[in-house]
Amino acid sequence: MPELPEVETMCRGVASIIGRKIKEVSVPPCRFRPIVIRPAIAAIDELLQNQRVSGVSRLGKRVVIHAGAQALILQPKMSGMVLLDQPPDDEHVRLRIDFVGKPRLRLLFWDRRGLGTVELLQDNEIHERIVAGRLGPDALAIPFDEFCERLRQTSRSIKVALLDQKLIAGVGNLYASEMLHAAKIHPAKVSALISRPKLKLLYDAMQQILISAIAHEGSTLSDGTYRNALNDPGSYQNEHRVYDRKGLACLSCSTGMIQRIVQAQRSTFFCPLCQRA
DNA sequence: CATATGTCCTGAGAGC
DNA sequence: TGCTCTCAGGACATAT
Repeated sequence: MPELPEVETMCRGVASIIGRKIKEVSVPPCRFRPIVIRPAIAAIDELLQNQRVSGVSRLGKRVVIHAGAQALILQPKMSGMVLLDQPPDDEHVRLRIDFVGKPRLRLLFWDRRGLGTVELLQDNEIHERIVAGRLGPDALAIPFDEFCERLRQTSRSIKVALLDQKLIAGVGNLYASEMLHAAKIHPAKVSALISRPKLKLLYDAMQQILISAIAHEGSTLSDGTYRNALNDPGSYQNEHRVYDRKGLACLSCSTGMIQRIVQAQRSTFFCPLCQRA
């Protein structure tokens, strides 16, 4: 499940496309229902052909490939990955970008579940179409005061609030559980009622965990979904203290047993001793 | 406006 | 063993 660290790893992993000229953008034959691609692939190919990649950036949980005045926005959602060749299999390759020249270079958008999307915009449309009304400040860039201000705006639980990309961009289900455990905050606590000192612990945990997860190239879960750009697994799953550890002893207090609850149709894991209501 | 719920999709794993 | 069923969750559409 690509969240900020996984998407950041994808961006860094394909940095070698910067400076290269695009030969062709295509959709390989695929037996599954096609993913959402806007505009049609022929138009994307036409607009990007012979353009040189000027940069790759992350926008929340999206990968943005800049070329000319265009921005190709890859949204992995649940099971999408951005790779340099070497996909886990060929049948789930949803988009391919071939580059001019040598060494041979090919970027793939691979997505097993097919919920991911591809969208080509003009650079100057990004704010209006992607950011405005949808994305708050990035989790790794937001100042502490604004973090507090935004989390004080909602009566929802802190876990659910952290997943709202309009409040803070980049945090997803896995890292939300991890950072609440690190900050010793109960996931069902009403966001607006959390004290400033507690929010400081959460803010610091968020920075530390996201940065560490990037250093580990993200979390690769048992389903194998999510790998880095070379199709190697990340290693942050070995650092998880609560996620997917239901019934196991808490690694912090060693007494509590990790519980799983469901909030907004998503699993939350926490230690009832470390994270008291 | 804020919040809650349903939906998309495939494959792994559980359960019978 | 082989089948069916449930579940995984990011982001958006729709409902409350």
